[in-house]
Amino acid sequence: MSTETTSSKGRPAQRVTRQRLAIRALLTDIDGFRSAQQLHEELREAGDSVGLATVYRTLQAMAESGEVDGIRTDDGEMVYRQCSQGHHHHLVCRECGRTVEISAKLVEQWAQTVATEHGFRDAGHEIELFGLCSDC
Amino acid sequence: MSTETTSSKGRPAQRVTRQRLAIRALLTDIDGFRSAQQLHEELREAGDSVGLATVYRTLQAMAESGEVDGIRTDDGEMVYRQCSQGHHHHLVCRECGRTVEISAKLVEQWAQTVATEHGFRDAGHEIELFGLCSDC
DNA sequence: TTCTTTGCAAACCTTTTGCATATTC
DNA sequence: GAATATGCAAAAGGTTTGCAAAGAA
Repeated sequence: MSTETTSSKGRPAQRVTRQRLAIRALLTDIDGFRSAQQLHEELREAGDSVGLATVYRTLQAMAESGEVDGIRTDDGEMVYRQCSQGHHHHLVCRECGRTVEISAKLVEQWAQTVATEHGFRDAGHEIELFGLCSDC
Repeated sequence: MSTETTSSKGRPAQRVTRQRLAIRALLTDIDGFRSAQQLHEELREAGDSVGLATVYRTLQAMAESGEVDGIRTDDGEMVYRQCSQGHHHHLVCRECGRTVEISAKLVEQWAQTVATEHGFRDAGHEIELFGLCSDC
């Protein structure tokens, strides 16, 4: 047996670095979605500068591990935010960007069923709702 | 009164060119979604070459006028297809890209309801299902 | 000491734009 | 002939990658 700290998923262990802590802390503080570039900028302003490439790599890793939630905006930019955890979707205001987190058991099941009916396995889905919120 | 051919929407009239006809014809022939780059390549192979920039510009115009349907893939690329019309969603194989068109009255309603419940109006949504198809 | 992470700059890719030329109306 | 469309090449963005140096375990 070994003494190494390897995740059960076989991925290499992630090391705790100033940069990762800074990114995680920032994401915890803020509410909405942020792009890698925005985070990079906000970190710089906060005097806790992190290389842009590192921000990208970290965000990717965090998204893969499920620690953050990444979606792609209309103009093709990836934006992330810390997810409360668990699987959920968003209702986003087209105007002001306000987002409401929604759970959707109904739709989850529907997605599974549809996929299975068509012979697809290992089904996943992407669902985002848009609209104009009451303030806009 | 004037004799000009201006659309009722006030946009400048679109001229009929070989390039536009070629793109439209190609989109009519094929089934799935294609990126601007793919179309550009397929046109070139068919000996009906069209400049890449023109493909981009044309697809944009067609999408705006509602003649084609454009969605953004997971990796941020825009893909288009002639829309059969009507609203629908897709079940896409993660491996081979095979797509099945699905209708989803259930989910449509759900989306409306959820949006309304949260005070959002003018609701729309984006729903894509993924999985591994039976061949993969 | 070993293996991972960082930073920087260069590379990538898709998409957009400027401008002279060609085309449609 | 006037206005729009095309092509090309260059510019823009956002994102990724190679590599040497720094840092965690």
